[in-house]
Amino acid sequence: MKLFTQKLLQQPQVCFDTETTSLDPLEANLVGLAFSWEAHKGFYISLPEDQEETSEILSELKAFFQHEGIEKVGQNLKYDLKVLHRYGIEVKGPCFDTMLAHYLINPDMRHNLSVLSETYLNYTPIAIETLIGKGKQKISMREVALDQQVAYAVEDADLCFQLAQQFKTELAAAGNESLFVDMEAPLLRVLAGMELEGINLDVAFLNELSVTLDKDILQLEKDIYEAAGETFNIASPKQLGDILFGKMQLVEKPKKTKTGQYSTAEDVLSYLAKEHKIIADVLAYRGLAKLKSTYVDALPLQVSAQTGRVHTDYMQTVAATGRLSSNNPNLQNIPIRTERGKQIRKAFIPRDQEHLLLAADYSQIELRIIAALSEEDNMIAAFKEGADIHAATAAKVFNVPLESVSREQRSHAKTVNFGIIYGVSAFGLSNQTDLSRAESKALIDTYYESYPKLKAYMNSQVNFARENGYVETVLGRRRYLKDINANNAIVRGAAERNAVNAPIQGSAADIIKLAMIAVQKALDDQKLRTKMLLQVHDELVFDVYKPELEQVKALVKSAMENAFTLTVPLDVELGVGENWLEAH
DNA sequence: GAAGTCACG
DNA sequence: ACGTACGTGACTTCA
Repeated sequence: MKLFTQKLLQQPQVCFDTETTSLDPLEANLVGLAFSWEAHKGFYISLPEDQEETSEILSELKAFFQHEGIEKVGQNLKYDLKVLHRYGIEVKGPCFDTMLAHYLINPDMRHNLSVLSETYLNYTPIAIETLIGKGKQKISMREVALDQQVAYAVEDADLCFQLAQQFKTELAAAGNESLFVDMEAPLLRVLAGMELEGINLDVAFLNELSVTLDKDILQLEKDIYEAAGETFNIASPKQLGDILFGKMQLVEKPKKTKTGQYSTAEDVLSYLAKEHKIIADVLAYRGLAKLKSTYVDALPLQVSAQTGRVHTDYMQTVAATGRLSSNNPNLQNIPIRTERGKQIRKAFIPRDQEHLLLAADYSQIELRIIAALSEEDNMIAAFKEGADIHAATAAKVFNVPLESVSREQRSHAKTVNFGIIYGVSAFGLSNQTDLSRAESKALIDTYYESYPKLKAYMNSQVNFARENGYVETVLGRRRYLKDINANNAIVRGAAERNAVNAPIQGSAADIIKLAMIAVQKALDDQKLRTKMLLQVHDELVFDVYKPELEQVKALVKSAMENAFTLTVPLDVELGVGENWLEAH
């Protein structure tokens, strides 16, 4: 063991891979460790079931894992870091994660090791199912014969090591080394820390909510069955459509889905809700049922038995634009828009009486980015003055003084401002507002006349994509758009909207990622007890140790606003409270 | 496992 | 004349 560690310490770069008993890092026990630092070669250390013995063996490897000078190569290193953390090992030194590297090389592809091996090494690795089976028959890696463990684990480490060499070349070719080294790789550690920390959930409060929701759901159910003249499954779109549009014939020409069913989607039903009480009831039922099943009843089941807290898993290689995603549970789509939904936010609370939740939101970051990138002076000026951007837009497009902009005008301007980022059409806008197609078209035309450089910028992005096959963010994160020159106008249109949207959404993602790294560094440097817990695209949430509140507020605001310099200032709004709703 | 729906930014 | 706003994840139904 000593000799092996000595050997490891002589390498500039080592790939390692953990074999464990669970995909959940908080539950996973180590079964073995594979290493490779030379193509086609590797080693496997089998670890005993006795956790104390395993810890002793690991302590012999600490010098390697904690060595700042040795690059650690791996596939999805966030997982391995989290597992090793539970054994008291903090992995140090640069991380080269092949999954992350490939995400930068081509974000729209998949990034699992078998796909990567097949694509880049022309080799299909042993599938894990051949060892542990799948579904009900699945066994633990611990029960797999040692020779099979070795073959599988060493192969993975070897392939990963080989892929790393290729990906370094590819990253350099695209000019994405810094994006990897200075952003995605450091972020992996930040995310691991946030996930291990988890957030406190008021389960008793959610259980009370569940009871009151249930009462209201049952009442709505009763009313719906009465109006329908029969009982049926309201949650079945098929049955619901047959009742509303087949049996009751509430409209003459019901909209259908692509499979020929009656559509019962929200935007279809909400048109009819005023005329038919049953439809209003169905919408209310759906809303409450969604809250109950997806959040109120599901979240308490996600509280870890190990920590008593909720630990999401941030996916760093899923969203094609560079955003994170969150799952098991998804903490990036907790309700906030409706009154009933807001109640759920109250269940996210500080870790104890000595802490408060702090929420820090970028204000209008995507609009600021499009203003800066397009160099649209009218919009830039509005942001520099700290104006209400939607009101300022309304004043321009409706040609009225700022102070006489009506609520309705502001609301329409807001819809267009958001729509622009997505590449809205007159049809889309008229669907989102009470405006007709013609009114929508006029509004969009006036919008571009008011902000002429915006339109020029959007065209330039499409042209760039046509010529280069990709678009990029402020930090050079690429998204390839293979359909940008397609003959099919629908397919091409979608690619053109992506050409505009991806750099905007992706640049916002770049900026908050830089901010997260800066904030974490500041928290570490200043040796604070405050923890960063959540990221929701343009928002960060913290468990703040009360005595640190003023220091942390200043630090977070400054780190976020200065994460990246645009020709438009970035603005961060802070909120503090006894729960996530209050912190908004 | 696909389809439909709906929660968020 | 065409179809129609970007990016996600989770739940339920149903074949």
